[in-house]
Amino acid sequence: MARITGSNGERTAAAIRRAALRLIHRHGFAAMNLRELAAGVGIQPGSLYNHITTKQGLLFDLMQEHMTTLLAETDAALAAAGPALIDRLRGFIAHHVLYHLERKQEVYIANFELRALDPPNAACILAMRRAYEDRLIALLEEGVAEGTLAMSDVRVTAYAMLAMLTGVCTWYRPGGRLGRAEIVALHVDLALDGIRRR
Amino acid sequence: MARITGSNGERTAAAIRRAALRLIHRHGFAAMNLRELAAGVGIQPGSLYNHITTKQGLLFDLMQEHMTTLLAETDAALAAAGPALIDRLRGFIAHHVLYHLERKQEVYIANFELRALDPPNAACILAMRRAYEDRLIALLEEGVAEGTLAMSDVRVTAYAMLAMLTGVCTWYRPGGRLGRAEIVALHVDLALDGIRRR
DNA sequence: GCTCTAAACTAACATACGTTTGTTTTCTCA
DNA sequence: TGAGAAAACAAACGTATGTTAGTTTAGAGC
Repeated sequence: MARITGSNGERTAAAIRRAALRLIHRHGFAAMNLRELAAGVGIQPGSLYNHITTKQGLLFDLMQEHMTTLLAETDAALAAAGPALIDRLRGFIAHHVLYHLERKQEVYIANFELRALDPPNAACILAMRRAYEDRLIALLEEGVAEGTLAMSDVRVTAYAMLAMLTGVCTWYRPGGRLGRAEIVALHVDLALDGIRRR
Repeated sequence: MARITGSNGERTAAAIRRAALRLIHRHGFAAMNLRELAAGVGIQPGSLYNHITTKQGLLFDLMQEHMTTLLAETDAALAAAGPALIDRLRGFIAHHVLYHLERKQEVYIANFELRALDPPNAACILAMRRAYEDRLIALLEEGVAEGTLAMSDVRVTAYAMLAMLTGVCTWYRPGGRLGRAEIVALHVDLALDGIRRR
Protein backbone atom coordinates (compact mmCIF):
# COMPACT_ATOMS: atom_id res chain seq x y z
CA MET A 1 0.00 0.00 0.00
CA ALA A 2 1.04 3.60 -0.39
CA ARG A 3 -0.98 6.78 -0.60
CA ILE A 4 -4.44 6.22 0.87
CA THR A 5 -7.69 7.03 -0.93
CA GLY A 6 -9.04 10.30 0.40
CA SER A 7 -5.81 11.31 2.11
CA ASN A 8 -5.27 15.01 2.43
CA GLY A 9 -2.19 16.88 3.57
CA GLU A 10 -3.81 19.70 5.47
CA ARG A 11 -6.21 17.43 7.25
CA THR A 12 -3.45 15.06 8.32
CA ALA A 13 -1.24 17.92 9.49
CA ALA A 14 -4.07 19.26 11.61
CA ALA A 15 -4.72 15.80 13.03
CA ILE A 16 -1.05 15.49 13.93
CA ARG A 17 -1.09 18.80 15.79
CA ARG A 18 -4.25 17.86 17.61
CA ALA A 19 -2.96 14.44 18.62
CA ALA A 20 0.41 15.89 19.60
CA LEU A 21 -1.24 18.44 21.89
CA ARG A 22 -3.19 15.68 23.57
CA LEU A 23 -0.21 13.37 24.00
CA ILE A 24 2.28 16.00 25.10
CA HIS A 25 -0.24 17.37 27.55
CA ARG A 26 -0.83 13.91 28.95
CA HIS A 27 2.67 12.45 29.03
CA GLY A 28 5.03 15.35 28.53
CA PHE A 29 7.11 15.99 25.43
CA ALA A 30 10.02 13.71 26.30
CA ALA A 31 7.70 10.85 27.21
CA MET A 32 5.63 11.17 24.06
CA ASN A 33 6.90 8.96 21.25
CA LEU A 34 6.28 9.32 17.57
CA ARG A 35 4.93 5.82 17.18
CA GLU A 36 2.10 6.57 19.59
CA LEU A 37 1.54 9.90 17.88
CA ALA A 38 1.36 8.23 14.47
CA ALA A 39 -1.04 5.62 15.81
CA GLY A 40 -3.22 8.40 17.20
CA VAL A 41 -3.41 9.95 13.75
CA GLY A 42 -3.85 6.62 12.01
CA ILE A 43 -0.69 6.64 9.91
CA GLN A 44 2.73 4.98 10.03
CA PRO A 45 5.56 6.57 12.03
CA GLY A 46 7.61 7.47 8.98
CA SER A 47 4.66 9.22 7.37
CA LEU A 48 4.78 11.88 10.04
CA TYR A 49 7.81 13.29 8.30
CA ASN A 50 5.73 14.42 5.37
CA HIS A 51 4.28 16.99 7.77
CA ILE A 52 6.87 17.73 10.44
CA THR A 53 10.57 18.48 10.29
CA THR A 54 11.57 16.77 13.53
CA LYS A 55 9.98 15.99 16.88
CA GLN A 56 11.64 19.12 18.23
CA GLY A 57 10.33 21.18 15.31
CA LEU A 58 6.81 19.96 15.99
CA LEU A 59 6.99 21.15 19.59
CA PHE A 60 8.36 24.50 18.55
CA ASP A 61 5.62 24.99 15.96
CA LEU A 62 2.93 24.19 18.49
CA MET A 63 4.35 26.63 21.01
CA GLN A 64 4.95 29.41 18.54
CA GLU A 65 1.46 29.13 17.13
CA HIS A 66 0.02 29.28 20.62
CA MET A 67 2.04 32.31 21.71
CA THR A 68 1.22 34.21 18.54
CA THR A 69 -2.48 33.60 19.05
CA LEU A 70 -2.31 34.52 22.71
CA LEU A 71 -0.59 37.83 22.02
CA ALA A 72 -2.95 38.74 19.22
CA GLU A 73 -6.09 37.90 21.17
CA THR A 74 -4.83 39.73 24.23
CA ASP A 75 -4.24 42.90 22.27
CA ALA A 76 -7.69 42.57 20.79
CA ALA A 77 -9.22 42.16 24.26
CA LEU A 78 -7.35 45.20 25.55
CA ALA A 79 -8.48 47.28 22.59
CA ALA A 80 -12.08 46.19 23.13
CA ALA A 81 -12.05 47.15 26.82
CA GLY A 82 -13.07 50.58 28.10
CA PRO A 83 -10.41 53.31 28.29
CA ALA A 84 -10.17 53.34 32.10
CA LEU A 85 -7.15 51.50 33.50
CA ILE A 86 -9.28 49.33 35.73
CA ASP A 87 -11.39 48.20 32.79
CA ARG A 88 -8.39 47.26 30.70
CA LEU A 89 -6.97 45.39 33.68
CA ARG A 90 -10.20 43.49 34.17
CA GLY A 91 -10.20 42.80 30.46
CA PHE A 92 -6.70 41.39 30.60
CA ILE A 93 -7.42 39.14 33.56
CA ALA A 94 -10.75 37.93 32.20
CA HIS A 95 -9.27 37.18 28.81
CA HIS A 96 -6.30 35.38 30.32
CA VAL A 97 -8.45 33.10 32.43
CA LEU A 98 -10.93 32.41 29.66
CA TYR A 99 -8.18 31.66 27.17
CA HIS A 100 -6.55 29.30 29.66
CA LEU A 101 -9.83 27.54 30.36
CA GLU A 102 -10.47 27.01 26.69
CA ARG A 103 -6.97 25.94 25.65
CA LYS A 104 -5.63 24.04 28.59
CA GLN A 105 -3.41 21.82 26.50
CA GLU A 106 -1.62 24.51 24.52
CA VAL A 107 -1.13 26.63 27.61
CA TYR A 108 0.14 23.78 29.72
CA ILE A 109 2.64 22.80 27.06
CA ALA A 110 3.83 26.34 26.43
CA ASN A 111 4.39 26.85 30.14
CA PHE A 112 5.99 23.59 31.13
CA GLU A 113 7.84 22.29 28.10
CA LEU A 114 10.12 25.25 27.57
CA ARG A 115 13.03 23.22 28.88
CA ALA A 116 12.43 20.65 26.17
CA LEU A 117 13.20 23.21 23.47
CA ASP A 118 16.62 23.63 21.91
CA PRO A 119 18.25 26.84 23.15
CA PRO A 120 17.52 28.94 20.04
CA ASN A 121 13.90 27.82 19.98
CA ALA A 122 13.57 28.42 23.70
CA ALA A 123 14.94 31.93 23.31
CA CYS A 124 12.31 32.69 20.70
CA ILE A 125 9.41 31.45 22.80
CA LEU A 126 10.81 33.12 25.90
CA ALA A 127 10.88 36.46 24.10
CA MET A 128 7.21 36.08 23.23
CA ARG A 129 6.41 35.17 26.80
CA ARG A 130 8.21 38.26 28.01
CA ALA A 131 6.22 40.35 25.59
CA TYR A 132 3.07 38.93 27.12
CA GLU A 133 4.22 39.60 30.67
CA ASP A 134 5.06 43.13 29.64
CA ARG A 135 1.44 43.74 28.73
CA LEU A 136 0.44 43.11 32.33
CA ILE A 137 3.43 44.94 33.81
CA ALA A 138 2.55 48.03 31.77
CA LEU A 139 -1.00 47.96 33.11
CA LEU A 140 0.19 47.59 36.70
CA GLU A 141 2.68 50.44 36.34
CA GLU A 142 0.00 52.66 34.91
CA GLY A 143 -2.29 51.84 37.83
CA VAL A 144 0.41 52.55 40.38
CA ALA A 145 1.26 55.83 38.67
CA GLU A 146 -2.33 57.05 38.69
CA GLY A 147 -2.85 55.83 42.26
CA THR A 148 -5.52 53.23 41.60
CA LEU A 149 -3.27 50.27 42.40
CA ALA A 150 -0.73 49.63 45.13
CA MET A 151 1.94 46.94 45.37
CA SER A 152 5.47 46.69 46.70
CA ASP A 153 6.98 45.37 43.48
CA VAL A 154 5.36 45.46 40.08
CA ARG A 155 7.32 42.72 38.34
CA VAL A 156 7.01 40.11 41.08
CA THR A 157 3.36 40.99 41.51
CA ALA A 158 2.86 40.41 37.80
CA TYR A 159 4.55 37.01 38.07
CA ALA A 160 2.38 36.09 41.03
CA MET A 161 -0.78 37.15 39.25
CA LEU A 162 0.10 35.25 36.11
CA ALA A 163 0.90 32.14 38.12
CA MET A 164 -2.46 32.37 39.83
CA LEU A 165 -4.42 33.03 36.66
CA THR A 166 -2.62 30.28 34.78
CA GLY A 167 -3.34 27.81 37.55
CA VAL A 168 -6.80 27.12 36.20
CA CYS A 169 -5.43 24.95 33.43
CA THR A 170 -4.07 22.45 35.93
CA TRP A 171 -7.38 21.58 37.52
CA TYR A 172 -10.22 22.79 35.27
CA ARG A 173 -12.44 20.17 33.69
CA PRO A 174 -15.30 21.24 31.41
CA GLY A 175 -18.66 20.51 32.94
CA GLY A 176 -17.41 20.92 36.48
CA ARG A 177 -19.15 22.48 39.46
CA LEU A 178 -18.45 26.07 38.40
CA GLY A 179 -19.13 27.60 35.01
CA ARG A 180 -16.53 29.52 33.07
CA ALA A 181 -18.03 32.91 33.80
CA GLU A 182 -17.99 32.21 37.52
CA ILE A 183 -14.37 31.11 37.43
CA VAL A 184 -13.40 34.19 35.46
CA ALA A 185 -15.21 36.51 37.87
CA LEU A 186 -13.69 34.79 40.88
CA HIS A 187 -10.19 35.37 39.56
CA VAL A 188 -10.82 38.99 38.65
CA ASP A 189 -12.09 39.68 42.16
CA LEU A 190 -9.33 37.71 43.82
CA ALA A 191 -6.58 39.51 41.92
CA LEU A 192 -8.03 42.94 42.51
CA ASP A 193 -9.17 42.65 46.13
CA GLY A 194 -7.77 39.49 47.69
CA ILE A 195 -9.71 37.39 50.14
CA ARG A 196 -10.01 39.73 53.10
CA ARG A 197 -13.42 41.24 53.60
CA ARG A 198 -13.53 44.99 53.05
CA MET B 1 38.08 -2.48 40.21
CA ALA B 2 35.15 -2.97 42.53
CA ARG B 3 34.23 -1.38 45.80
CA ILE B 4 35.99 1.95 46.19
CA THR B 5 38.09 2.89 49.21
CA GLY B 6 36.08 5.18 51.44
CA SER B 7 32.78 4.44 49.75
CA ASN B 8 29.77 4.79 51.98
CA GLY B 9 26.21 3.73 51.35
CA GLU B 10 24.39 6.56 53.03
CA ARG B 11 26.59 9.20 51.50
CA THR B 12 26.13 7.76 48.01
CA ALA B 13 22.38 7.47 48.47
CA ALA B 14 22.20 11.11 49.51
CA ALA B 15 24.34 12.13 46.55
CA ILE B 16 22.02 10.23 44.23
CA ARG B 17 18.97 12.00 45.62
CA ARG B 18 20.66 15.37 45.34
CA ALA B 19 21.82 14.78 41.77
CA ALA B 20 18.44 13.36 40.81
CA LEU B 21 16.66 16.45 42.12
CA ARG B 22 18.95 18.65 40.08
CA LEU B 23 18.61 16.63 36.89
CA ILE B 24 14.87 16.03 37.09
CA HIS B 25 14.33 19.71 37.84
CA ARG B 26 16.43 20.69 34.85
CA HIS B 27 15.34 18.15 32.23
CA GLY B 28 12.21 16.54 33.56
CA PHE B 29 11.91 12.98 34.78
CA ALA B 30 11.40 11.32 31.41
CA ALA B 31 14.31 13.21 29.88
CA MET B 32 16.68 12.42 32.73
CA ASN B 33 18.67 9.25 32.10
CA LEU B 34 20.38 7.07 34.62
CA ARG B 35 23.75 7.29 32.90
CA GLU B 36 23.85 11.03 33.38
CA LEU B 37 22.65 10.60 36.94
CA ALA B 38 25.37 8.06 37.67
CA ALA B 39 27.98 10.34 36.13
CA GLY B 40 26.77 13.18 38.33
CA VAL B 41 27.28 11.00 41.38
CA GLY B 42 30.58 9.63 40.14
CA ILE B 43 29.64 5.95 39.90
CA GLN B 44 28.73 3.50 37.16
CA PRO B 45 25.10 3.21 35.98
CA GLY B 46 24.64 -0.27 37.37
CA SER B 47 25.86 0.83 40.79
CA LEU B 48 22.80 3.00 41.18
CA TYR B 49 20.84 -0.16 41.80
CA ASN B 50 22.56 -0.69 45.12
CA HIS B 51 20.58 2.33 46.30
CA ILE B 52 17.41 2.58 44.26
CA THR B 53 14.81 0.03 43.25
CA THR B 54 13.98 1.47 39.84
CA LYS B 55 13.98 4.88 38.19
CA GLN B 56 10.28 5.08 38.96
CA GLY B 57 10.90 4.15 42.59
CA LEU B 58 13.49 6.89 42.88
CA LEU B 59 11.00 9.51 41.71
CA PHE B 60 8.35 8.24 44.07
CA ASP B 61 10.75 8.32 47.03
CA LEU B 62 11.76 11.88 46.27
CA MET B 63 8.19 13.01 46.04
CA GLN B 64 7.01 11.18 49.10
CA GLU B 65 9.85 12.53 51.20
CA HIS B 66 9.06 16.04 50.04
CA MET B 67 5.35 15.82 50.73
CA THR B 68 5.91 14.34 54.18
CA THR B 69 8.26 17.16 55.09
CA LEU B 70 5.93 19.80 53.68
CA LEU B 71 2.96 18.52 55.67
CA ALA B 72 4.93 18.25 58.91
CA GLU B 73 6.50 21.69 58.61
CA THR B 74 3.18 23.26 57.70
CA ASP B 75 1.52 21.85 60.78
CA ALA B 76 4.41 23.11 62.88
CA ALA B 77 4.08 26.59 61.36
CA LEU B 78 0.34 26.63 62.04
CA ALA B 79 0.88 25.54 65.62
CA ALA B 80 3.48 28.25 66.11
CA ALA B 81 1.21 31.01 64.79
CA GLY B 82 -1.08 33.07 67.01
CA PRO B 83 -4.59 31.73 67.69
CA ALA B 84 -6.42 34.29 65.54
CA LEU B 85 -7.52 32.99 62.14
CA ILE B 86 -5.78 35.79 60.30
CA ASP B 87 -2.50 34.98 62.02
CA ARG B 88 -2.70 31.31 61.16
CA LEU B 89 -3.57 32.23 57.60
CA ARG B 90 -0.59 34.57 57.39
CA GLY B 91 1.51 31.80 58.88
CA PHE B 92 0.37 29.32 56.26
CA ILE B 93 1.04 31.67 53.36
CA ALA B 94 4.41 32.79 54.68
CA HIS B 95 5.53 29.26 55.34
CA HIS B 96 4.37 28.08 51.96
CA VAL B 97 6.26 30.80 50.10
CA LEU B 98 9.40 30.41 52.17
CA TYR B 99 9.39 26.65 51.78
CA HIS B 100 8.95 27.02 48.04
CA LEU B 101 11.76 29.54 47.82
CA GLU B 102 14.11 27.27 49.69
CA ARG B 103 13.23 24.00 47.97
CA LYS B 104 12.47 24.96 44.42
CA GLN B 105 13.61 21.67 43.00
CA GLU B 106 11.59 19.36 45.21
CA VAL B 107 8.50 21.50 44.83
CA TYR B 108 8.79 21.79 41.10
CA ILE B 109 9.15 18.05 40.75
CA ALA B 110 6.32 17.23 43.12
CA ASN B 111 4.02 19.57 41.22
CA PHE B 112 4.87 18.79 37.64
CA GLU B 113 6.00 15.17 37.55
CA LEU B 114 2.88 13.61 38.96
CA ARG B 115 2.02 12.30 35.52
CA ALA B 116 5.32 10.43 35.42
CA LEU B 117 4.28 8.29 38.38
CA ASP B 118 2.67 4.89 38.02
CA PRO B 119 -1.02 5.07 38.94
CA PRO B 120 -0.67 3.59 42.47
CA ASN B 121 2.24 5.89 43.29
CA ALA B 122 0.39 8.86 41.82
CA ALA B 123 -2.64 8.09 43.97
CA CYS B 124 -0.48 8.11 47.08
CA ILE B 125 1.13 11.46 46.31
CA LEU B 126 -2.17 12.93 45.22
CA ALA B 127 -3.70 12.01 48.57
CA MET B 128 -0.92 13.85 50.37
CA ARG B 129 -1.40 16.86 48.14
CA ARG B 130 -5.10 16.87 48.93
CA ALA B 131 -4.30 16.76 52.60
CA TYR B 132 -2.16 19.83 52.12
CA GLU B 133 -4.82 21.68 50.17
CA ASP B 134 -7.29 20.81 52.90
CA ARG B 135 -5.18 22.72 55.43
CA LEU B 136 -5.75 25.90 53.45
CA ILE B 137 -9.36 25.15 52.65
CA ALA B 138 -10.08 24.69 56.35
CA LEU B 139 -8.56 28.07 57.14
CA LEU B 140 -10.57 29.78 54.40
CA GLU B 141 -13.81 28.18 55.55
CA GLU B 142 -13.14 29.28 59.10
CA GLY B 143 -12.50 32.83 57.92
CA VAL B 144 -15.67 32.92 55.87
CA ALA B 145 -17.67 31.53 58.79
CA GLU B 146 -16.42 34.15 61.20
CA GLY B 147 -16.82 36.90 58.61
CA THR B 148 -13.19 37.94 58.27
CA LEU B 149 -12.86 36.59 54.75
CA ALA B 150 -15.09 36.73 51.70
CA MET B 151 -14.94 34.73 48.48
CA SER B 152 -17.40 33.24 46.03
CA ASP B 153 -15.98 29.72 46.18
CA VAL B 154 -13.59 28.39 48.79
CA ARG B 155 -12.11 25.45 46.90
CA VAL B 156 -11.35 27.30 43.68
CA THR B 157 -9.99 30.23 45.68
CA ALA B 158 -7.68 27.83 47.48
CA TYR B 159 -6.47 26.43 44.17
CA ALA B 160 -5.86 29.92 42.83
CA MET B 161 -3.95 30.95 45.96
CA LEU B 162 -1.80 27.84 45.90
CA ALA B 163 -1.02 28.35 42.23
CA MET B 164 0.04 31.90 42.94
CA LEU B 165 2.12 31.05 45.98
CA THR B 166 3.76 28.13 44.25
CA GLY B 167 4.67 30.29 41.29
CA VAL B 168 7.76 31.61 43.03
CA CYS B 169 9.63 28.40 42.38
CA THR B 170 9.45 28.95 38.62
CA TRP B 171 11.29 32.26 38.57
CA TYR B 172 13.10 32.74 41.91
CA ARG B 173 16.90 32.80 41.85
CA PRO B 174 18.83 33.24 45.12
CA GLY B 175 20.63 36.55 45.22
CA GLY B 176 18.06 38.30 43.03
CA ARG B 177 16.71 41.81 43.31
CA LEU B 178 14.31 41.02 46.16
CA GLY B 179 15.16 39.26 49.41
CA ARG B 180 13.16 36.32 50.68
CA ALA B 181 11.40 38.29 53.38
CA GLU B 182 10.22 40.86 50.84
CA ILE B 183 8.91 38.17 48.53
CA VAL B 184 7.09 36.49 51.38
CA ALA B 185 5.51 39.77 52.53
CA LEU B 186 4.49 40.66 49.00
CA HIS B 187 2.62 37.39 48.60
CA VAL B 188 0.92 37.63 51.97
CA ASP B 189 -0.35 41.11 51.12
CA LEU B 190 -1.34 40.16 47.61
CA ALA B 191 -3.33 37.14 48.72
CA LEU B 192 -5.10 39.00 51.49
CA ASP B 193 -5.81 42.34 49.84
CA GLY B 194 -5.15 42.09 46.09
CA ILE B 195 -3.65 44.92 44.09
CA ARG B 196 -6.37 47.56 44.32
CA ARG B 197 -5.63 50.44 46.61
CA ARG B 198 -7.86 50.60 49.67
C1' DG C 1 -4.87 11.09 -20.50
C1' DC C 2 -0.17 12.03 -18.95
C1' DT C 3 2.97 13.82 -15.77
C1' DC C 4 4.42 15.60 -11.54
C1' DT C 5 3.85 16.05 -6.86
C1' DA C 6 1.76 14.79 -2.48
C1' DA C 7 1.22 11.55 0.87
C1' DA C 8 1.18 7.36 2.32
C1' DC C 9 3.53 2.59 3.00
C1' DT C 10 7.28 -0.91 4.52
C1' DA C 11 11.62 -1.72 6.35
C1' DA C 12 15.44 -0.75 8.57
C1' DC C 13 19.36 1.77 10.95
C1' DA C 14 21.80 3.58 14.73
C1' DT C 15 21.63 4.82 19.06
C1' DA C 16 20.11 5.47 23.76
C1' DC C 17 18.08 3.66 27.64
C1' DG C 18 16.65 1.00 31.92
C1' DT C 19 18.06 -2.88 33.96
C1' DT C 20 20.48 -7.40 35.04
C1' DT C 21 24.35 -10.35 35.84
C1' DG C 22 28.54 -11.81 37.63
C1' DT C 23 32.59 -10.36 39.85
C1' DT C 24 35.67 -7.89 42.91
C1' DT C 25 37.07 -5.25 46.68
C1' DT C 26 36.26 -2.88 51.04
C1' DC C 27 34.14 -2.52 55.44
C1' DT C 28 32.08 -4.33 59.78
C1' DC C 29 31.75 -6.97 63.68
C1' DA C 30 31.52 -11.28 66.27
C1' DT D 1 41.24 -12.30 62.21
C1' DG D 2 38.11 -14.27 59.27
C1' DA D 3 33.35 -14.49 57.32
C1' DG D 4 29.47 -12.13 55.56
C1' DA D 5 27.47 -7.95 53.95
C1' DA D 6 27.94 -3.66 51.42
C1' DA D 7 29.11 -1.21 47.50
C1' DA D 8 31.37 -0.67 43.71
C1' DC D 9 32.90 -2.33 38.76
C1' DA D 10 32.58 -4.11 33.83
C1' DA D 11 29.85 -5.84 30.39
C1' DA D 12 25.99 -6.89 28.26
C1' DC D 13 20.83 -7.66 27.09
C1' DG D 14 16.57 -6.43 25.20
C1' DT D 15 13.84 -3.00 23.82
C1' DA D 16 12.21 1.54 22.46
C1' DT D 17 13.04 5.53 19.86
C1' DG D 18 13.88 9.24 16.34
C1' DT D 19 14.81 9.23 11.84
C1' DT D 20 15.93 7.85 6.97
C1' DA D 21 15.49 5.38 2.53
C1' DG D 22 13.18 3.51 -1.04
C1' DT D 23 8.78 2.44 -2.98
C1' DT D 24 3.95 2.90 -4.27
C1' DT D 25 -0.37 4.93 -5.18
C1' DA D 26 -3.81 8.90 -5.35
C1' DG D 27 -4.80 13.52 -6.71
C1' DA D 28 -4.03 17.98 -9.46
C1' DG D 29 -2.90 20.69 -13.56
C1' DC D 30 -1.72 21.08 -18.41
